[in-house]
Amino acid sequence: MDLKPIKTKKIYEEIIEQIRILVIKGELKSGDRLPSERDLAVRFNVSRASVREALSALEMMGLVEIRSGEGTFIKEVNLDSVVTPLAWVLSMEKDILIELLEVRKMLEGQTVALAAKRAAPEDLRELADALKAMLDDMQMGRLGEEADMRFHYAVARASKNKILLRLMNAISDTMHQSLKASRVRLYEENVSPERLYKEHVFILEAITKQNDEDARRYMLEHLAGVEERLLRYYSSNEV
Amino acid sequence: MDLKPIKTKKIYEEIIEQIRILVIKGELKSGDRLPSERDLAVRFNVSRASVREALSALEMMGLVEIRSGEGTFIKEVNLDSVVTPLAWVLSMEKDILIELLEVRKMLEGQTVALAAKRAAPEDLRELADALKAMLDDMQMGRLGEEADMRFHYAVARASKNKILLRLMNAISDTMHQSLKASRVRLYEENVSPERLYKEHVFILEAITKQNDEDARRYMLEHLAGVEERLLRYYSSNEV
DNA sequence: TGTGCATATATAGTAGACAATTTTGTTCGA
DNA sequence: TCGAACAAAATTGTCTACTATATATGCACA
Repeated sequence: MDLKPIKTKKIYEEIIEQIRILVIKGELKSGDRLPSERDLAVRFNVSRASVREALSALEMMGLVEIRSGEGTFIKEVNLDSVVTPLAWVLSMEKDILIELLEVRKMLEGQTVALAAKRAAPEDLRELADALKAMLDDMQMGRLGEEADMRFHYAVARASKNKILLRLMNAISDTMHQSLKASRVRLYEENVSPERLYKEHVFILEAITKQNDEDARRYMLEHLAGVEERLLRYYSSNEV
Repeated sequence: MDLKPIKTKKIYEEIIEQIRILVIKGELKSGDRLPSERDLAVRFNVSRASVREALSALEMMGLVEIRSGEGTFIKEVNLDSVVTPLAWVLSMEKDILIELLEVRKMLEGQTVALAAKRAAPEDLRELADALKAMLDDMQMGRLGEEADMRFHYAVARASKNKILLRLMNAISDTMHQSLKASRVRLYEENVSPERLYKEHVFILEAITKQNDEDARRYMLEHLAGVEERLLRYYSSNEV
């Protein structure tokens, strides 16, 4: 026999489902304000506590924003709502850095190839801006970590694939968090900022020329360098 | 001036953070039972309603399981806890099928190559089992959709990369949901089950021979077929 | 014209009660 | 001794009613 366990649905789960359906059906768009907690409680014929349980869950999932004294608003279903929980959960696991980088190589190598074929002028501009920021950082003696992330983010956006953009963000966000948690400093030691900068320049040039094969190759070379440093760090520190 | 907006942290968020830290520090392992809601309320010096808001959010995120009359238990941080919210959010968007398939091609093509290099005997067995189920379905005149998913899942697992496994699941889960929502029936029409079956056989053979290049090629050919059907469906139905 | 205050409305959080559910203990009969 | 039935305890599920705090807005007043 194939008997499934019976689970009585909790009220807050049903409220969540109903609100979700309203969003899917388009009756609630991002930015819209939900009725007040008391209103909802009356309309659903439940207590305000149940409504609040549903709303706080929805808020943690990034679907609504609760502004005290104002109301509850539908958030734009954007990157963060998916990225945050992923990074959040993954950060609880150890030894995922290597796996993370493997996935990043797989994804980003092909993403940059797509970007080379699809990048619009404004994408190229954003990439150039990020590169400029990287150069500035370099000359100021800063690490340029942020500009680095900005560049890779711009690449993902140039690919014109929203899901790719999300996944890339999830990956790099998680890597970032994970590196921070394990106190690995990939940027500080043994890295020549000039080399890093040059690698990015090559990538941008390839994208500008719409040469997807070159773009892919340079990106993989760049990530291989990151991997090398990561492995060296691990072996030297016996994590 | 660069003044950041002040946001007061809500009580339930702080409770969540504390529980999360306990999990990270290993003081709470999966399967462990949390103190009762009343206990937690006393220990945190907050009301039970606030504790419940935190717990219901944690439950929706898949981090704990609340069993009424029993207590709250730490769930194993597994695939679903990450996959579900992703699929959940993505399912609210339209016209993501094409993008989804593009990402799937990127990921799964390389995943199967990894699988070819890393598959353990039990992975091969699982793949063969899935294939067998597909054959059975075929001969019974069934669609074999489930066996299909099982095969692709097994491929991801054979890659030995947990994150990849997660992402693959998120993607195929979302595709599945999305197909269902738009009532696209990829399987019913214009598909020769025999051809589908053969494509999978080729993939498994390549994996068994540890030929990653062939595995990748066959997988991409298979997915190209899926894409073709999807595009044909779109053009014929003017979705 | 605005500045400041009162007020209405919203969320944030608390306290306490009772119902529903599950586990556990206990009694009693064969 | 075993087992079924019942009782008790513990826990989550839900509700009501209250206070505190935050925000927007309209109005009086200079």
